[in-house]
Amino acid sequence: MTRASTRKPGEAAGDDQAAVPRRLLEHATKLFAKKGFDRTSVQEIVEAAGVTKGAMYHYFGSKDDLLYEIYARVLREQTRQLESVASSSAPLRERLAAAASDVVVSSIDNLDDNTIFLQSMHQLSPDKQKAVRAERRKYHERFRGLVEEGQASGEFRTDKPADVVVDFFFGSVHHLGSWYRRGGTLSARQVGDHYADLLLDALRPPG
Amino acid sequence: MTRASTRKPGEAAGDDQAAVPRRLLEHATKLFAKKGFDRTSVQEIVEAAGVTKGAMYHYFGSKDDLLYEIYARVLREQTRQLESVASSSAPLRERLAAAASDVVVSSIDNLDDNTIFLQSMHQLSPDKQKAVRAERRKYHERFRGLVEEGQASGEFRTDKPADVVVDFFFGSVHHLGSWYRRGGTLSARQVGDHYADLLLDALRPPG
DNA sequence: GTCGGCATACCGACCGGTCGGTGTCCAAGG
DNA sequence: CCTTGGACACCGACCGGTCGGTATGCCGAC
Repeated sequence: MTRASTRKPGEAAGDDQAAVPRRLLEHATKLFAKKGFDRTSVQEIVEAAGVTKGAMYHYFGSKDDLLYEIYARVLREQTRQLESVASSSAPLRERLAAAASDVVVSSIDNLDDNTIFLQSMHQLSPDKQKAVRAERRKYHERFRGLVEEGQASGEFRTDKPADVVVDFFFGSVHHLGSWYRRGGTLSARQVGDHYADLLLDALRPPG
Repeated sequence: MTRASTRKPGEAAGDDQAAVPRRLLEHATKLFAKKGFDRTSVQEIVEAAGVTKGAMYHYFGSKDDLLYEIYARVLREQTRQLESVASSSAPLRERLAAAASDVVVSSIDNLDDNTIFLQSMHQLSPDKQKAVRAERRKYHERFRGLVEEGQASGEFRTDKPADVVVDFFFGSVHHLGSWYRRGGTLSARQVGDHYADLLLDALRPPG
């Protein structure tokens, strides 16, 4: 009985004592990414997290909720990051390059969330799906703003619609999970810089 | 409730005489794209196709088989198309641009297959998944060959690994389904040409 | 008469979600 | 100090329903 009774759900040192909701989200993320949302039963998730179904339904309203929370967390973090980079005082090209490279790095750091986003988004309930899409859209619009800024100033080509360029780029980003492997020759940052270079160079005014 | 005639069950007008396997694949494709593989029951598929489960399991070994056939058909077609464009006698830049634009157009023409590919690939049985991946890989390698050809001749920049560029581009292509809408302002060919331009310009040697 | 081409009825497995119960902690009352 | 009560965190057996797959029967063609 040396178990110190950390009553409050706060972060303790041991991973065993991590808050139950956190553990659930963590293992759910891994399982969803590996097997897909529908193929992962609630039973599997709670077993992986070392709790029971009762615990899970105590903290989450449904299996959908679990998925939604995973999305919401990632979106919040990426939006925060973009906002901080985009509104700095650096020159535009640097801001865009940083934003592009950063989103690649963060996508690689959380490849699981990325995979889930791709494969399981449409399995959310329609209203939650709508909420996610709205948030995602805001993110894209912020990014597009940078491109448009460069088009207005003459730094970037104007013969390609900004939204096409943005969708072009984020398609690549979302698909990192289907080819990037951690043991490979390229670090996350290297890939990020490559991608940023490709984007910036594709935006050069035609010569 | 005995069906008097061996004929159609009400509607299914037009291609009523289309072969049963074809009808099954056709409707399965639509349903898989709309609701996802796991969320689509065999019952729904056979009802949409106007047949019964007995018929389906007469022609296909499993639900997985249906999905696999859909993949195989698309892959065969895309590979054939790429091969024909890539091996023509046109200048390299034109061949790459045509290949890039064509794959965009064909992806848009068959947005359903594209969506399925993205969302349901990992739900195939491991061996079938392996077969699909191998075929896909051959396709990418052929495309990469074009990029490497241009790098060797000095037409393209050499500071970006060819496989990174190829993954960059196909990420964008695979994600067309998540934003392209048919009623929009851009035709499939216009998007294809935009994408091809972006790729070619990103490949220009720096300077 | 038997064989391909289906239809129909049905099975066993499994899954998301529920619900009555249990242990623990804390605050208040005695 | 001890008791009490009840809020909170969690347990786990259970249920209604669905799904992929199968067993078997029917029917027209050869």
